[in-house]
Amino acid sequence: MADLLKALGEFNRLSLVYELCECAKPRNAMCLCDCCSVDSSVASRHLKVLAQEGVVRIERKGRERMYSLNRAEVAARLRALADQIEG
Amino acid sequence: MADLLKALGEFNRLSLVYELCECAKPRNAMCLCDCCSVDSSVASRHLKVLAQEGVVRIERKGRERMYSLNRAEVAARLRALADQIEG
DNA sequence: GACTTATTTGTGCAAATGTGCAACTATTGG
DNA sequence: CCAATAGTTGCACATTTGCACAAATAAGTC
Repeated sequence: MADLLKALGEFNRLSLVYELCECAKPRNAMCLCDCCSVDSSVASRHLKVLAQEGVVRIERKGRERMYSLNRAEVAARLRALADQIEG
Repeated sequence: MADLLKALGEFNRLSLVYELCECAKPRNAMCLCDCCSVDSSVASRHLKVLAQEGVVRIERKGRERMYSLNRAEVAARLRALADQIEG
């Protein structure tokens, strides 16, 4: 759980998540890269971290990689923590 | 929000939160220090971070400081994020 | 195959972070 | 006042982290 929170607890990574929140369809890395003003290599690494924690899902589409949010799963994990904390 | 997640996204800090989850009554720092096996100074710093993010509340009791979890507030913030992510 | 585009990876660096120890500051109790 | 206890802070150190740039990989297009 700490790893998930750490993944979400970085400003640019959370920005990527918020950006994906607004997208009904998967987005490629170049598009996502624009929302946080960092190099594409940096966005790539951030997205990799998010993928490792199951926050985003990657779908290969030719030479592009389309990212989308694992909405239900992430929401469920956050709610589980909230429930545990509320006791 | 990123700051809250960052505060929770560190192993020992999350351990402190879990420990406080189990406590019906406020606990002092020495007691909490035992749950994660670190120096008392480290626990002090972690608790300070958690307090700054509103995760825990401090109550002075003589020479001790009693910590308790802001259960409702933290749970609400996590659920708000979950709602936003689920869209 | 050569070229273009999208993305990842290697590298180096500066800043942030977690840690333990020792010294310091309360605050209580004798 | 003095000793003991609880907690904080300064310091040094090791590790991690985020970043940019350049090079490498991958895949479509001509």
